[in-house]
Amino acid sequence: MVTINDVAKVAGVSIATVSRVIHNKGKVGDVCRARVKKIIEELGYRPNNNASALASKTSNTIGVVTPSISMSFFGSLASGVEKGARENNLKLLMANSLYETESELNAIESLRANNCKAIILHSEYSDEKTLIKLASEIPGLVLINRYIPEIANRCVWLDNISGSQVAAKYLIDTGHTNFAVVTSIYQNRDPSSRVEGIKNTLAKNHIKLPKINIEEGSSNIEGGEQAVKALLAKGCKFDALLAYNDLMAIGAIHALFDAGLRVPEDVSVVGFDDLSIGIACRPRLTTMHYPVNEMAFYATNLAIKLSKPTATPSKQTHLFIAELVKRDSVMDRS
Amino acid sequence: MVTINDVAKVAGVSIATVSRVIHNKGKVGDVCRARVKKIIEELGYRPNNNASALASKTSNTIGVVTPSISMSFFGSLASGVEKGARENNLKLLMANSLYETESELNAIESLRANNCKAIILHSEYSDEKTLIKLASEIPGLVLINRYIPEIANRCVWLDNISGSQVAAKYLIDTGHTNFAVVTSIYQNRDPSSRVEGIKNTLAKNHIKLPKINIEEGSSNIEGGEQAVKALLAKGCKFDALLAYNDLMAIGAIHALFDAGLRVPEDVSVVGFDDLSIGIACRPRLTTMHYPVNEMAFYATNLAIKLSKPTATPSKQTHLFIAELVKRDSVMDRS
DNA sequence: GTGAAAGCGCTAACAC
DNA sequence: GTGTTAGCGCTTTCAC
Repeated sequence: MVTINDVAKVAGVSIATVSRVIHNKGKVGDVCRARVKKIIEELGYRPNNNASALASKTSNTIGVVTPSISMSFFGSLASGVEKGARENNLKLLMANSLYETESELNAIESLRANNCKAIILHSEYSDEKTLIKLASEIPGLVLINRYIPEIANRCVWLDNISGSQVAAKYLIDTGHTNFAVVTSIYQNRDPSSRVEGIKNTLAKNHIKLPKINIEEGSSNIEGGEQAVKALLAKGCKFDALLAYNDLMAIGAIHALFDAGLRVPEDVSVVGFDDLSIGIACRPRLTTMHYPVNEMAFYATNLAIKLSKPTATPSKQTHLFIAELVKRDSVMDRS
Repeated sequence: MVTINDVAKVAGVSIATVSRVIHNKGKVGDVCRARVKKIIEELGYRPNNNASALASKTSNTIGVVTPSISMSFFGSLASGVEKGARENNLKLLMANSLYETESELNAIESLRANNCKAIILHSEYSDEKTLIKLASEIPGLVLINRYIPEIANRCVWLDNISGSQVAAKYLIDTGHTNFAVVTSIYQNRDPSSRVEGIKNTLAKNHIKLPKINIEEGSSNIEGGEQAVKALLAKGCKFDALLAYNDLMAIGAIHALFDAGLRVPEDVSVVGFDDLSIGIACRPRLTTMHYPVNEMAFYATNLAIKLSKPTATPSKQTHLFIAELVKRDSVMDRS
């Protein structure tokens, strides 16, 4: 392995000078700089990140922890972070939290041990107190898809309420009158916000949403399928169905067709998230676009900014808005 | 930041002893070990990975480079590597290669700079010579989804030919007689192997595959859609369609329905890869399961094994087989 | 503009 | 069993 010493020796300069040309800072003579550069090239020298992290007490690494990288949503998230990392010349360290409090904490610890300059965290299970403490210890920590008032400026999140309001309003405007909702069995954060947005929009428009027309299930395809089956079994009649997310929406569409109902002719369906899966199903899914990729990219730049000692504390939070993506699962009945 | 020195001081022992208890190796007295452990806990000490990587000349990090982490296939791949990393107590460094030779090389270099113990590489664009050289320099390098004879034991790959043979045979056995194929416009590696498997299986069964019944397109949904449109525009008649991958198969199904043909009643469709998207479409896609996740996990353990100085060179390669997943896009016409 | 030197926190001989 | 010590490759004052 060729080190900075080797370069210095061959170039006939000190390692300090080599370090200066590598980082383009400090004063170095033009000829000297050129020679050192040439020798770095010739020798194929690559700085040792570990050594530089140790010496400078900050690594060129950014960490991201998500529940499970294999899921489409988190893939987009990681991709956004990766882009931000790449543009800032940082390496990306990744850890899965596996939907568990303990492994989530482990994941964070493992990133801290590496002196990550910034950490993007999609935390579902840690409590607010833990996260607030973490934030106070890690300047470059940013939460994505979660809002905690005490650390508002570290939160990059989505307005779920307005998102589901837009979805509901769209169905109202297209002449739907009988609504049903399939939502997640875990009525915390996202699911409850989305249901809330639906409820208040329908109420404002004097449309009833009988409790019996709301069904819960796990937030995946099977969950959506079962929820709609349950709805149908109860004899619910509806021409519009709002799903907690795209996965449930897809499951819902399956169940509807299996029951002999057509989408969108008999029932219109709207999802949420805008996963790529939405253009695979027939009809193509009308949904709310969750700009997770952009948010992750934004969060990364924010985290890098915050990690710098010059960062000024701010009370500003970072809220994104979901946008309606019209495709083929909604029929205009007006 | 609390260091190993702080722990040693408080515990009244030397840093060597602390290091020993951290790594559970070397001889340490029971009482001493217990006390040190307690103090580590109390002080909230976390070893600095960069320092240990520097001192030991090997980091507890494994790297993975894929074209784009946001794609489902690579998400599964990364997930398999992550699992292997976690089980071996390693951190996962990730880099996107963005489908370009240069950035692929950059990604690899950036991982090397971090002294990654092992690297899992999904390389599409680097030439064999480059990869062979890389392999000689990095003991823990393993290629996934690529086979290079000279470094066979570093390759974890899939038998595309047998996979597509199984798919073709299945369609023959279910009474199909008129075949069409939509494949990738880039007829290298995977695409050409898959087409080859189809061709020789059909030939062996005395079934003609007119050249006109093979259409190329980009290997995504749109590509599949356009390819089938082209097929139909040419007046091709077929009751069985083999797609290069699931994405193209989904696009094909869209195009078929849009042209008034039903899947599977009029045309049976078989994909390849078994992406999660396959259960989103209607009909659910019959496809060949590509065990990327398992392969990535396997590759990770292999890479870790190879990275150890005790590793013995081997000529064995690591070939996986695709399995047929029967769902609803094929109709038995026999 | 350039160099010398003191660490960064840890590992791994080696000594006792 | 436990401690001492010499680095690992780099950054960063400080001196010249």
